[in-house]
Amino acid sequence: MPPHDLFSGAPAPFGADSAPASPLLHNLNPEQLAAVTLPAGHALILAGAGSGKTRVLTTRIAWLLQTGQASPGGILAVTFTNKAAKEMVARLSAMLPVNVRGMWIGTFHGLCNRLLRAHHKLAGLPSTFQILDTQDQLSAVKRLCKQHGVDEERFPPKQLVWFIAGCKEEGMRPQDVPVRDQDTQKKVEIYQLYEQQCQREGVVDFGELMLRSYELLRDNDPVRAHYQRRFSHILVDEFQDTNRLQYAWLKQLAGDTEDGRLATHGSVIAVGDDDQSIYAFRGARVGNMQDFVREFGVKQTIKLEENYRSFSNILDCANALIAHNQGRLGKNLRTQQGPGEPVRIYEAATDLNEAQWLVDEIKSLVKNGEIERREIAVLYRSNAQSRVIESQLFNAGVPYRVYGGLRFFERAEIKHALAYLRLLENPHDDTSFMRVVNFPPRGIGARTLEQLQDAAREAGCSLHDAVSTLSGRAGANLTAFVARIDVLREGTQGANLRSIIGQVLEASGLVEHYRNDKEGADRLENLDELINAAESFVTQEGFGRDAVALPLDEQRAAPPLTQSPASQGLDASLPMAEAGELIDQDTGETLSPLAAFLTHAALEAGDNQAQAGQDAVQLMTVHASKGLEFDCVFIGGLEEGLFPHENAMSDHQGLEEERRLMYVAITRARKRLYISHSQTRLLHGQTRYNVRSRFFDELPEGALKWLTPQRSGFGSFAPFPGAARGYFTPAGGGFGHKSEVFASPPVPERKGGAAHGLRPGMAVFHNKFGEGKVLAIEGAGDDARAQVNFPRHGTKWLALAVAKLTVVE
DNA sequence: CTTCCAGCGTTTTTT
DNA sequence: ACGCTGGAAG
Repeated sequence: MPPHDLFSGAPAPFGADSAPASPLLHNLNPEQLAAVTLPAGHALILAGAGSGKTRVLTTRIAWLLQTGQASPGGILAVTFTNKAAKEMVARLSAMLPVNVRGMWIGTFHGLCNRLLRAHHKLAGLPSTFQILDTQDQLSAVKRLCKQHGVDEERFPPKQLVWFIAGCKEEGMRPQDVPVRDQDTQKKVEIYQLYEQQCQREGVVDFGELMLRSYELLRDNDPVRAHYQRRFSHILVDEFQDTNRLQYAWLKQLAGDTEDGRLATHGSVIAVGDDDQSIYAFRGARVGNMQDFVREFGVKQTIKLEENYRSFSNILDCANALIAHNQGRLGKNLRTQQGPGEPVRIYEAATDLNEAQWLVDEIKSLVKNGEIERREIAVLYRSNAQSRVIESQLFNAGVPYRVYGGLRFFERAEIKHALAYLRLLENPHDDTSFMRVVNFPPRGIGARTLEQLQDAAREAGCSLHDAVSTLSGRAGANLTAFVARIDVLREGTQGANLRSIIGQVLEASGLVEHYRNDKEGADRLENLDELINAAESFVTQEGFGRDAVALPLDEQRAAPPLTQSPASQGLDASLPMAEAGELIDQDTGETLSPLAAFLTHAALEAGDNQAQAGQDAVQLMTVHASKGLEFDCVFIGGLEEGLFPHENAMSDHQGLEEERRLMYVAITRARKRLYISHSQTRLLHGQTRYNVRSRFFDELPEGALKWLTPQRSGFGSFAPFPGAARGYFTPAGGGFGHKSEVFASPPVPERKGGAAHGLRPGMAVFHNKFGEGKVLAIEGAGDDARAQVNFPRHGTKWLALAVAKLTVVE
C-alpha cells in the first residue's frame, strides 16, 4: 500500500470553522450532510448501493475530529473486511492530517484481537496466543476426533466446525447450548473438548476472538467502563451483516443495560442496507437493524437514496426487483443521471453459447475502445459457472482475472512456514506442531506421533513438552525436531523479522525441500514473497521506526476521560496515544514484530490472486462483487435452480436473499448491464434443462432490451439466436468441434434426443398429483428425472422411468 | 515415504 | 465432469 498522504486534504484549522463552512462538507447532498453532522446520539443510516456510504462514514469521523467533538482516541469504527477498514483509513488520511493510528479502525476480529492482546490475562489467554484460521480449526477438530475416538462418519469434522462456529456466533458456550437430542449432546461434548484443547494449546479461532472479547467486556466492569467512556463515537459499517454476537459486543461497548433499557454513553452510528444483506448463511442477522432502533432508542434514521453510480435504467431494474421482497425497511434509489442504455437481456441455447456470446460482446466493446477490460465484470451465482466462461475467454485470448481461490497466507508452503514461526512464539501450539513435525519428511511416522499424542494426553501437556517423556528409538527424531525448534528460538532472539524468517526457512529444511522438488519453483517464489511481505509489514506498521508524526495535538483535543473514580486506575494504565499499538496492559510490553506479523497473517489472508496492473476482465461470484462497481457488468446464468439457487428456493427467506443477491449484482453496474440465461447447462456432468429465472419477470419492461426474441410463455423455443450474425464461428481453438451444436435445434439432445419428449414449461398429468407444469429435466434414459410443480402438491422430482406422466395439450 | 486410486462433494465467504 | 482427500499399496 502506498504511504498515506496526510496533507492532501484541505488545510482547515481545527475546531475553528463553524460546521457548514468546513470544506469537508462541500458537495454533500442534504441527506449525506445530515448524516455527517448528526448531533451526538444513536442513529441508523440506511445507505443504498452507490449512495456514498463510505464517504459519509469517513467525513463524519473527520468532521467530529475537526470540530473538536471527538479526539482520535474516542473513535471506534468497525468493518467486516480489512479492505473496507483500509479504505476508511486511507480516505480519512486524505481528508485530515490526523493520527489514524490513534483511532480504533478495523475489522471486528482485528479490534477483538487488539482487546485480547491488551487484556490477555483477564481474558484467560497467554500473551503468545495464536489465531486459528478455518483450515487450522478443521485440522484441530480432526485431531481431537481421532484422539477421543469420535465416529467421523456420524460426526463429520466439517460439520462439527460449523456447529462450533455457529454456537459461538450465537454467543453460546457449551453449557448454554440447548440439548434436544443425543446427536446434539455429543456435539456439545466435542465442542467442550475442543475448547479445552484450544485453551491448553493457547490458540483461538475466529469465533473465539469475538466471543472471548465479548466476555472480557461483559465480565470486567472496570474494563468495560473504560472502553465505554473512551469510545464516545462508535461507527459500524455494513451493519446488516452483523451476527448476534457482534451486536451484543457492540452493546457492551455502547453502554450498560439497566432495568431492561440500554443506558448508553456517546453515540453509535450504524450504517447498513437491509436490501444488501446476503450473508444470512453465515449468521448475519438483518433483524439487528430493527433491534438496534428499538434497543438504542434511535430517533434518527437517515436514508441515503441518491445514487451516484448508475444510470436510471439500471436503477429502475434494481428498484423494481427488490420491491418484490417483503418486510423491507423501505428505500428507493434515484439518480440525476439520465436513463442511459437499456439493460440487455440475452437467451442462449447452452452455457457454452452463453459464454461465446459474452466473449464476443466483450471483444467488440473493447475493440471499439468503448471500455477498458478492467471495467468489465462477469458475475455469476456459483463458482462452477466460471469454468465455461474462462475457457472461452482463454480461447479468444482475452485477459481475465478470477477472484476467489486460495489466498496468499492460505497456501500450503506459506502455512508450513508460518507453523514454524508460530512454534517459535508458542511451542504449545499443537496444530502447528503436527503440521510441520514431519514436513519436510524427517522420518517421524504416524506410529510415533500416535505414541506422542498418547503421552501428551497422559501428562496433560503439549506435544512439544511430551517429547522428553518419550523414550527409545522412536523418540530420537522427535527429540531432534524439538531441539531444532528450540535452538532456532534461542538463536533468533532479538533478530529482525526478515532474518528470523530467513533462518526459519533454511533451518526448517523447507527451502531445501522445495528446491529438490521439480515442481517446487512456484513454492520457493512464494516463500521469497513471504519475506517480502514481512518486510513491508514491518515498514508499514512502523516497527523499529517512528510512526507518522502527530499534527493533531491530542492533549488539546482529548476529552475528559479520567473523571470516574471507579475506572481511574485503569485509565491511567491505558495510555491514549498508544491506542494503535498492540500493548499488553499488564506488562506494558508491545507485541514483538514476529507476533504482530503472525497475527496479521491470520487476520488478513491476503489478496485473492492479485495480478495487479493487468488490464483484465474481472470474473467473480455475485457475493464477491459486493462493494465493487464497474462500467459494464454481465450477469450470467439467470435460471431457476441456479439463480435463484435451488437450495434457497424452497423457503421464502431463502428466496428473498437470492433476490437481494440479484439486487447487489444489478447495482454493480454504472453504464451498461447485461443479463443472460441459457436453456441448458452442464452441471455435475449432467445436462440440465433450465427455465429462465423468475427474476426476469420482476424487471420493468421499459428498461430492457431483449437481444434474443422473447419467448411467449414456456415451452416454445425461439430459432437459434445469433447464428445468422456469425457469432459462433469456431475460433480455431480447442472448442471448435462443439460447433455442431449450432446447427442442431436450440436444445441439444444427448444421443438422439430425450425419449420422454418432455420439455420445461410443458403441462403434464400425473395419476396421483393431477395436472402440473414441468420446471426442469435432468439426466437421460432410465435416469431421467423431471421437476414438476403441481398446484395442489407442490414441486416434486419424478423419475420418468417410474412416474407415469402424460403430456397435456 | 511416495504414489496411486477410489470415493466424495459440488451456493454463496470473511475473519 | 472434476478436483481434492484419505487410505492402501508399493
